[in-house]
Amino acid sequence: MGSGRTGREAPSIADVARLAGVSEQTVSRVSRGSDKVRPATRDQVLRAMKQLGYAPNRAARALRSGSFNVIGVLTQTIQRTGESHTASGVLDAASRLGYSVTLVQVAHPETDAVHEAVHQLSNQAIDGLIIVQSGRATHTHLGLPAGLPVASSDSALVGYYPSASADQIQGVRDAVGHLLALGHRTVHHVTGPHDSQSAMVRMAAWSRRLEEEGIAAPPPVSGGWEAGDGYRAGLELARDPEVSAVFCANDEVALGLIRAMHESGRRVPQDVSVVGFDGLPLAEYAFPPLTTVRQDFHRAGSAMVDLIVEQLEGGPRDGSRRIVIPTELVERGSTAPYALPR
Amino acid sequence: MGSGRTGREAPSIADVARLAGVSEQTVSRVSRGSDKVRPATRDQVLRAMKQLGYAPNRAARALRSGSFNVIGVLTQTIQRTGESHTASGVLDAASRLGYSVTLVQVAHPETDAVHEAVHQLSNQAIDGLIIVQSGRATHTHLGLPAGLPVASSDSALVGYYPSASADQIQGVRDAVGHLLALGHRTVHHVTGPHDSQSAMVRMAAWSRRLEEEGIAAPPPVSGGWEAGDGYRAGLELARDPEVSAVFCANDEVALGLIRAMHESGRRVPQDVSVVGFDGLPLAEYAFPPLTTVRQDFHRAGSAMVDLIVEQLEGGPRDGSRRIVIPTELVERGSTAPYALPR
DNA sequence: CTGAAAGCGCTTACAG
DNA sequence: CTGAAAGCGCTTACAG
Repeated sequence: MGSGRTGREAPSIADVARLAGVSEQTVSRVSRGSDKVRPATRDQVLRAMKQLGYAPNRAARALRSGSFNVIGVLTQTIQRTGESHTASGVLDAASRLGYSVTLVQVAHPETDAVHEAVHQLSNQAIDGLIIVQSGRATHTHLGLPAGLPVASSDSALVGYYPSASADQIQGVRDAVGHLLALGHRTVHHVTGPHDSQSAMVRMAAWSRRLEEEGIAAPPPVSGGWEAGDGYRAGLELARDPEVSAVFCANDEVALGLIRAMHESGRRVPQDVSVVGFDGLPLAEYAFPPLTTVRQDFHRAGSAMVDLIVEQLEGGPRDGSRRIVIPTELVERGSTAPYALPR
Repeated sequence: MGSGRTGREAPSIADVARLAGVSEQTVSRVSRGSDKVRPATRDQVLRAMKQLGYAPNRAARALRSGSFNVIGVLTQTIQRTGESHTASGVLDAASRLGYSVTLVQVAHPETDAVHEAVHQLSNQAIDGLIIVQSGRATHTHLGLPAGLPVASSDSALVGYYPSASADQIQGVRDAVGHLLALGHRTVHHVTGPHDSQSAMVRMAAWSRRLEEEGIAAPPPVSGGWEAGDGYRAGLELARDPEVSAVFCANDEVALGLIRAMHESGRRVPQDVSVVGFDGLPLAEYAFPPLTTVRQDFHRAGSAMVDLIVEQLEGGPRDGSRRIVIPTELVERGSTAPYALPR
């Protein structure tokens, strides 16, 4: 597989040592930026490095030291907003700390596929693993090597590994509470996919919040994560004149639902109020601008890097270590006070 | 930086050799899946590997063989649709071919930042580099090591390295042609950012297409890549009753512009037809559904992996090697025949 | 088809 | 503060 790079031979630590007139040992010390090296010696070495264009061979370093300075990231599809924004946070934080990031995408992470991907990743090639989304793969499917630092933002894995994720329950409570405060008698819900733990958490929080108010939750409408799912659900809900407020599993669904409402002649927000979840940048420019619960994916990503580093330094490795990131209700034009059906 | 992984010692090739009763050499052969090994011997080795949970140490392999089986990917922000979809294509193709992917994000890739990122990446840590977006960094800023296989999808780099990217010019021609065919007397344009080569290509193709028809291009409106840019441009264009058709630099801009039109009391598509570019999934569920030019980012990503492999096998390394990916005009509800201003 | 020897470029103890 | 020696786990010629 590939014949390697042709062209100039990379200078080695020996070349630098020779040019600087010191031992390889000393070059190594300077290269790691550590320890006590006499300033004059250090300058000499630095100059030699620069002149030769020296850069340490990462393979050799990893082989010897046992640490790669690489963090692995497991996603389901980087194409999805939440995952790409989270990955972006991982990337930024990792690079700030001098880690490289190896990204893996496993579209259908049921069993074997994830297992193999993780196995491949963890072959002494990463110092820690961040699981952004593990799909249907559970804790046991993953079969992670013992001793590998792990951090996760997938709801299904919270409790098994250190985690950093949005306070979804509070977010949902805010969304439903907002609609109730506007005078709506009840709030309908379009769910995410049934095999998503996160979708289930949102659904449960929605019905619980209604029950606290003494309202029996209406039957939820099955959706998904995509606009098309929201559109189909919207066509269905538009037929029921009693529907005045809908909380959607995410923004894409909300946007699809709004279009279905428009097409069905139900005005948003005059006839139907709609709230999304996630806080997509585009949602602000929807028509009408979407009221939603913003979650800070980027921050979750960088927090997971911190969790990995924490473990590398001897910190806790179990699921009790949780970073919960607050969500924010963003009130925009898609919600309005309840008005009697026309 | 990190004390390495604690816990079980990973089995080495020597452990497998001992258990299987063969030489390390033979284990290596089986592990690489290559060469001639007697089936019985292979089975024995495979069984020992499985029993021990052996996986080759990638650092050692890389150090010895000089090839990492890693492809580096340079992006500006993985949060953006085009970049994340392209990265997804890279990831899928790379994993199919047994390569890992190291992703780097350089938000402001003017000069030093990219240079350093690339330098860090290319320290014998990657077998090839894929440049999805290099921002304002030019060919010379990058300072890539000679001999490193490179592939790019950034318009600013096409011609310098082997490239895979959408046929933007044809896409723009189709978009403008579509509006003209609907009877519009002219087509206005909201541009992307001025420092984007790709935005400039789209603008040039738009004005050229109009000129072919003997129409003098109206002054373009400065935009960006985001919905907010389109919104501001839309507010401006809505004031001019002569504006009946707008081609936007991308879908986000088009969506923002449509909202501005709605708010200004100009109906889309009855009063103003709008066309976007890219083919975001969400655009299909906009109100009205957005007519756009779809480009296949995922395919560009996987094509770039092919270009890297091609170079690793001795293929061409210069900018004359180009893979041009066709675009597709998707006609939806945001465009309609020209009607005289009300 | 299989094996014994050398070495990839570093870092890790261990001296001084 | 600096250096000489050993070895991380593989693969690459070279034999047989």
